[in-house]
Amino acid sequence: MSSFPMNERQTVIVHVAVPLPLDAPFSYRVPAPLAPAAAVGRRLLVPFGRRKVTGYVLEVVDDDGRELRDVLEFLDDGPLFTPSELALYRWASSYYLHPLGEVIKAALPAGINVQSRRGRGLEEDELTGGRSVKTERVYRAVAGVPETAPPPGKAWVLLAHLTERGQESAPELRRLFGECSVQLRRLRELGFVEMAEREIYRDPFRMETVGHDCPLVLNGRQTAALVRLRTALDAGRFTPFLLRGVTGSGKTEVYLQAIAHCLEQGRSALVLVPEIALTPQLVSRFRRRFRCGVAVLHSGLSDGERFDEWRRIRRGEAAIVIGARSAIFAPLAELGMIVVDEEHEGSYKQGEGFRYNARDMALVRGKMAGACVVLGTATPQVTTWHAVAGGKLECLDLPERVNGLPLPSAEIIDVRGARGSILHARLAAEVEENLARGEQTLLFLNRRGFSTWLTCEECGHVLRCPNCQVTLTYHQGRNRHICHYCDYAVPAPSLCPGCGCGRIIHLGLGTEQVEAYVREHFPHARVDRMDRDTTARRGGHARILRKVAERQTDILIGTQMVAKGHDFPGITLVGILSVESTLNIPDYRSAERTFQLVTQLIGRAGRGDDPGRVLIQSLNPDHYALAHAVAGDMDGFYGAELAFRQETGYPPFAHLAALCLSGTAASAVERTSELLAARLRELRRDGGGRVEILGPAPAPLAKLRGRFRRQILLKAADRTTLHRLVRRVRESFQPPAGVRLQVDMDPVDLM
DNA sequence: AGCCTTCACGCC
DNA sequence: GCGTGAAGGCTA
Repeated sequence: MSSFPMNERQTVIVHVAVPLPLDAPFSYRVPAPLAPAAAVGRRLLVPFGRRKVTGYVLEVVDDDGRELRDVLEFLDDGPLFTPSELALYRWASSYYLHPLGEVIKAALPAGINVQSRRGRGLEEDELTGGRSVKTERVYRAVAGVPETAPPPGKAWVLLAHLTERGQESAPELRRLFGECSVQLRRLRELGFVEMAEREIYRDPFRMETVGHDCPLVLNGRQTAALVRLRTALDAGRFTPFLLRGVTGSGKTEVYLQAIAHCLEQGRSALVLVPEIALTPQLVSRFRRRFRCGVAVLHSGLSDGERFDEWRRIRRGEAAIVIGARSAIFAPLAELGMIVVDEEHEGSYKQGEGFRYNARDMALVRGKMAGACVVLGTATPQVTTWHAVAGGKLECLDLPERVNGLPLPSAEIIDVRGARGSILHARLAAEVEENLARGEQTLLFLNRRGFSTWLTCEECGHVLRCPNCQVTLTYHQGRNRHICHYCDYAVPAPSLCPGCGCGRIIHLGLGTEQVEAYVREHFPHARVDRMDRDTTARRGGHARILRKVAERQTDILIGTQMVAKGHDFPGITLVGILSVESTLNIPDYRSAERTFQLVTQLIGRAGRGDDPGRVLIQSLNPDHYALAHAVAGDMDGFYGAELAFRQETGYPPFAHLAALCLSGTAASAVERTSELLAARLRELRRDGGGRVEILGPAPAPLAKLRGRFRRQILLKAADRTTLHRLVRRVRESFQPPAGVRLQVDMDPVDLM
């Protein structure tokens, strides 16, 4: 820290993080005229080799006369982050082993960063041309009558409107009168109207919020949870909770009332949701409940909208932020409470670039801010449950549904030996019966499209993505074969592309095919489908949900999407068509995921006083994840799963890290992974200790989105050892040009 | 020779 | 990440 306030003539030195894959900060001299602007959190422009790059001030220190290059310019009006936010960035950078500059860049709203422009001779405007304040044009009628008469026609209508209203914005005029810039320009030239620029916020939620939502009366368990949260908030210390509540147990109301208490204390609140695009109801409920500003941050916003929401938060105009994972960096001051809703969701993890987990960071940020952190879910992660058992988290239970209904009955249908039928006779009969009673059915399959792959019965040719090497999924609606990783698509062939014969067959069931099957077998039913293909357009979710709510849909077919967050109040029968597609994903958490999915789907059933039924078609009817989910036996499942994890050495009994290599040249990635593995073994030998090195596997390289990838998985009993090894390898191993090394700490996705 | 691609290096 | 400059290879 330097001495403030400083003499204006004095120069200072700033330590700067640049958003590049470099670990060390760089120092620059701030020339005297710029010195007053030097402060932690400021964005600036510095010379970097032959380039100019943006950087972030980490520290301001006294000039010690070292030979340094000069800062070129400070950007923005003031700092973009506070020292306490910097502390969070530093923690993330060191924990996730990712360069600080890139962490800061990821934490700040997209669009404010101006990346380097090549070479010399660049214009000043170019550099400051990043996303900034948005303005709109406002037209105003000029008082007093100019000498000429106003032009007739559209211009006259515009002038009359402006005279009546006093002033109007350009977009509004365009909305009312159509394209009218020519006329406006003419009116300005003639002196009838004048124009001004006005600073505006882009409003990401156009939906008007009507009415006011009042706190609901809580049941006994909700009250107990709320009382506990209030006590913790009053204590003003970091306190982490698991709020475990079955679907429909009223978790949201507990959040709302706890947050109300937090706001009364003058503190702010952050609510993380797995995918905000899917939860507009939640946002509107918050907006109706709280009159203070509610800001929204998620990837669906344009850069400009996001920047505006970020500025509102920074200026203290919004005390509540609802957002997806990146909102963990929302610039809220005086943070009192962080809610992580559906904490078990995998989407809290960022899987590319700066690989962080917002659910984990919520605990860290909460600790730094002295806030309460509430992890809410019906089906906690196994690791979360283990933390509860170890006394690290306090568990608040909401075991009852608000409506008092018992949970639906669930049953497994053994489909072994009944290959080929999409709906087992048993399930088909139940659907028929449910239709006859005028009740609604949900059929779940975790795979969109018509069929997963196309093959030739003559030559065995299979259609694959040239970028990703995965099979192309056939989409009947578009009559194309599409890659689900990179969206590569080819028109559906009628003859085998390998041998030209006509004997091509579709294998692997998808929701489109289920829909076709259901329409054929239940011709009188009103059928709808909800997956990424039918909800791609804006408002797609709402349309399907409304039809279900208004009982215009008898049978809804859906993917993952239907299990997450949405309420389907009328569904009395749920059919899970092939639980194997989740159970057999090559990931050590597949059993956990299956248990969570089935439990969540069971929670979706029931209407009025009918608790509903759930039928699960399975080839593994005795699997423990299914058995415990069907029995509603949480403790049984967690017990079994923890035993399995302990036996196999997976979290929470071991820590994992993956070193991910990627590049466009297969041979370079291959060679680098061998070198990296050798270096790892070397490091482990001299003092690394008990870290298990898995890989590189002698398998073909995985190829995704045109990049070849390989990862080396590391397992260790304690995190410190693992961290030390990864840190050392990253310091001493420079991947060759064209290959990128990224670290993925702890919650690892196996490929 | 001239020109192009490949690769190790360093950036305050 | 990206610009640099040295090294090797191909055409004339």
